[in-house]
This record gives sequence, structure tokens and C-alpha cells, in this order.
Amino acid sequence: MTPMKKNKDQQGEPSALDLDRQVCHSLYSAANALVRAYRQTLEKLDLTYPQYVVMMSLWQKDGVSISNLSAHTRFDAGTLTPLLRRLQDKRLIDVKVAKGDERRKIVSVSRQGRSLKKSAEKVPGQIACAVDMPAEDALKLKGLCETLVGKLKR
Amino acid sequence: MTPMKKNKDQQGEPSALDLDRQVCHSLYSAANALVRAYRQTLEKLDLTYPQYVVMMSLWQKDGVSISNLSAHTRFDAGTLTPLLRRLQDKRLIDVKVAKGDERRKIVSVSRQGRSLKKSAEKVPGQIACAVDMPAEDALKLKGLCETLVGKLKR
DNA sequence: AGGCGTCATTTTGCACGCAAAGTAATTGAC
DNA sequence: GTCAATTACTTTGCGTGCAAAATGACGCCT
Repeated sequence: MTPMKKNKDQQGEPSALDLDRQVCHSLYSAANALVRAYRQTLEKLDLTYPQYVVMMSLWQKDGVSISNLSAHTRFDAGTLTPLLRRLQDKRLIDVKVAKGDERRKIVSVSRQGRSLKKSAEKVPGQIACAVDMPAEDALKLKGLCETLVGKLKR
Repeated sequence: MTPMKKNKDQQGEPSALDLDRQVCHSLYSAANALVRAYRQTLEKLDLTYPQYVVMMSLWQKDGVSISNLSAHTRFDAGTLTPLLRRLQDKRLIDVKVAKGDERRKIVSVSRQGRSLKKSAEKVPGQIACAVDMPAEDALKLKGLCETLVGKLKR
């Protein structure tokens, strides 16, 4: 019955445009899911995920310019400017004009920012726990992502 | 000389908070880099990456409700509402209230939306070319991302 | 010294991403 | 049948992410 029905909801022939076979969509979804997972953990620290990334970068090495920070975090300058303003409003960082080159600004962790690090130490463990991925897979994933970032360098 | 110098730019002992060993940061960077790569390709179609994802979902199966679309694309409803309005403004989709349940809306691809599909067929190839990743790695990456999404289901 | 190109950062404008609150229609309990 | 809970979607508010334009400082060339 219903011979030659024009199958409107096709799902007909598989296409390169099928969402379910797109690596990019998986990657995009995973990144969003991850940020969502961080949100719960980080709200105790009153940080967003990008702010947390910037703080990690500064905890590792501070007294850096915005362009240094941009290179290390891979956030562009136009993203960093307002983000740093918010971290400054929270008294987590200090920003001062570099002596010798007034274009440059030097960002460093404040006293409060340094004390926040202690609470932040627990974050990676909590996320690792929520994600629950074998170390080997995590490394593989990281490697593939880094390769991808490398290929897509602007 | 400079004995016992308080090493201010430490990089001292490695920490779990070091940016460079965080899988999440790599994933986040990769997703952003991908969207950036898509931007150039997609601007010819006057689509953003999320809009392209929605169109792919609809090309695959249309006549769906917003919550169906939300499940398939993994975008939340609050993201979809304005996004669909923009696709509607571009005359790529039609949205109508479902008969029998006036809360629900049914989204389908318009004539123009269907004709756009032909141009979009070229997109996956162009991205694949820019990314230049062996199929095996791509599959592995997709698998790991899907696992992660699964673990982090809300 | 004056001027011009370059560099670091900021601003602007637009589109998400998402939690939370709001609205309207439907269902379910009684 | 009525009314409260639920469901589907919209709205609001805030923080990115980024291209492009604007701003201000530096540095070199002559």
C-alpha cells in the first residue's frame, strides 16, 4: 500500500550533511557540555570557565602583558579586555601600564587572587570525577584537539 | 649570585592547574578554532555555525517541533528561539503552530532552504580539507567527544 | 624633529549558550 | 468539570567569541 509515497521526512539516503556523522558537531557539543559542567563547580568560586582559564594562566605565570595572556589562553584580545575588567572588579588581579611602553599593560594576580588558588586546586579533581574518562583516553583526546588547533592556526 | 631569589614568575612545581596539561582547555580551543574555520566557509551561505547545524538537522528531518530540534542539535530552547527567528528572516524555514497542540511549533525547510542545501553540500569537504585529519583519528575524536557528552548529560 | 607605518589594546556590533523567570496551553488528579 | 501541576516555548540578563574599526603609543626613516 501507499506505493511510491513521496517520503517527506526522508532520512532517505545518508548524506555528508547528516548531523550524526559530523565530528565537528560532537566536538562542539562536548565543549559546551564541559563548560556547563564547570559552571556548577566554578560558581562556588564566582568564576566563569574563561575567567578560570585566565586565572590558571596567571597562577602559572603572572606579570604578563595582555598579548602574552592571549597567546597562552588562546582568547583574543577583544575577549580579554572585558573579561579582565571583571576579574579586576572582583579584586582577583591587578592591571597596570607597563613602564617603558605605555601601550602595554601588565596583569598580575592580587593577594585575593592568590588565595583563591587554594580553593581552585580542587576543581580539576571534581571535573575529572564528573567526566570519568580513563587517563589514556583523555590524553588521546587532548592530543587530537591540539593537532586540530595546530592545523587551524589562523 | 642572587641566592634564594624569590622566583616571582614561578612556573615552579607543576600543578594540576597548569593550563597546558588540561584536556578541557584543548577541547575548548579546538571547538573555537573549528567555529572560526567554519565562519569563512559559511559566510558565503550567510549562515553561522549554529544556524548551519540547525539547517543540517532540518535537511535530514523536518516538520519537527522545537524540542525535537533541541534534542537533535543539542541546543537549548532559549538558544533556538532567536536562532530560528533569524533563519525565518532569511526565508530559509517556515514555522507554524502545531494543530492539536497550540503550544508546539512545527519547523520545516522552505523552498529557499531546500535550494541552499545544494551549496551546503560542499561545506563538509572544505572543512575536512582545512582540518586535514586522517579518517581514523577523526572517528576516534568523535567517539571520545560522544563519550564525554554522554557522561555529562544533564 | 616630523611623519608614517606598526603595535597593543579597546570599542562596537552581532550571535550564541544558558540559567532563570515568564507565558500560555494541556494534562492530570480528584 | 475544576484547578493545580506540567509542558512547550519565549524572554531576560549576563558573559563570552570574534571580526572590524577606533585609539593611542612606539619606532624608524629621512
